[in-house]
Amino acid sequence: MDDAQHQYVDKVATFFTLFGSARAWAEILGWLMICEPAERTQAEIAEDLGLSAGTVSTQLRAHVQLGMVEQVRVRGDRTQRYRLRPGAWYAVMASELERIRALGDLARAGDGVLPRDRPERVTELGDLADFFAREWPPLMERMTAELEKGSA
Amino acid sequence: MDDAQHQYVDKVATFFTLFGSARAWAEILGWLMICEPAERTQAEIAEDLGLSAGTVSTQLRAHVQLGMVEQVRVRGDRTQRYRLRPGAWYAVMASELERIRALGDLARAGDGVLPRDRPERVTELGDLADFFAREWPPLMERMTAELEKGSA
DNA sequence: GCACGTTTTCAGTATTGCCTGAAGTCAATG
DNA sequence: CATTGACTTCAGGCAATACTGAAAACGTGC
Repeated sequence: MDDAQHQYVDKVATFFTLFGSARAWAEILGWLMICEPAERTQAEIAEDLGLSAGTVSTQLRAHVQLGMVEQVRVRGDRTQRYRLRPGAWYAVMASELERIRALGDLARAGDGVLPRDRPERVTELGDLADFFAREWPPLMERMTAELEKGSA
Repeated sequence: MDDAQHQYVDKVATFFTLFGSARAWAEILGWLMICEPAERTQAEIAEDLGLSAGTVSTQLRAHVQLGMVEQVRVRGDRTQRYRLRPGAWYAVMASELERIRALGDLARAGDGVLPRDRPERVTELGDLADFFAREWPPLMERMTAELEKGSA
């Protein structure tokens, strides 16, 4: 890992740390975006970034569960390899629909305590969630179309 | 604050805490959604939620800076009052455009270290940000139209 | 089924960031 | 100009979380 690479990993790490991510999680993400080859073992990542094996194991699993990273098996090699999943960023955006729905549920859970004074404080959130729940699927379709075009 | 209200505040707090918000920040938000009257002083909020004056001051300021909460001056009363801003949720969504742009910048900052192996690991993020930067404004317009309709 | 490297787990440690309480600042009022 | 109350700031305590290191578990290839 040269200086420029190190700097970029740091930039990515700083960015996501601002939104509450763990430093190691973000560093792994940044590194998997630019490392060569794209496929790497846990031991390599630990060595490259100066992290312990335990940390890499834990944070890598988090990435896999989020759908950002996937495992690659190489025949004849017992070592697992990991790489940034193609379309990883798109997948994250697509999964946003679940969070939108959760927000809507949160608003509806407020029905029992709707304030007489300016009840729209609660209903507004529900309306917003409904709006996005409606708009998101077609938006994701346009996004996918864009993706196809770019990779074609 | 009755039991049902307390329960709702807790639900809101739990939700946002999952995404890394400070507990006090989230409790204040939940309470400002349902309290009556909608306008409240710092001292009242502290009393209602069992928080210290310092915490309320700090977290309330965070809400104001994010545009979720606004201050209301009452003539002849030296005490400042705070309330959830009408259209607060919409404003937050509208400001999302800035974060989209920041993501795009992060991707473009990777140009200097573009991997020869699967460079789309970096460019994909940039394309995604560009897509959303394009789609967001018209989406926000549709959202605003919806808002007018609902409040009319 | 054995042996070996890989991966996971977990107890302990370090670090981070929240919250409190008290002291300080400011503004309005008489 | 002094007094009063509201608000802010900040050092310190504390709780939550991330990270490490080592040991246990796993699973692959022989």
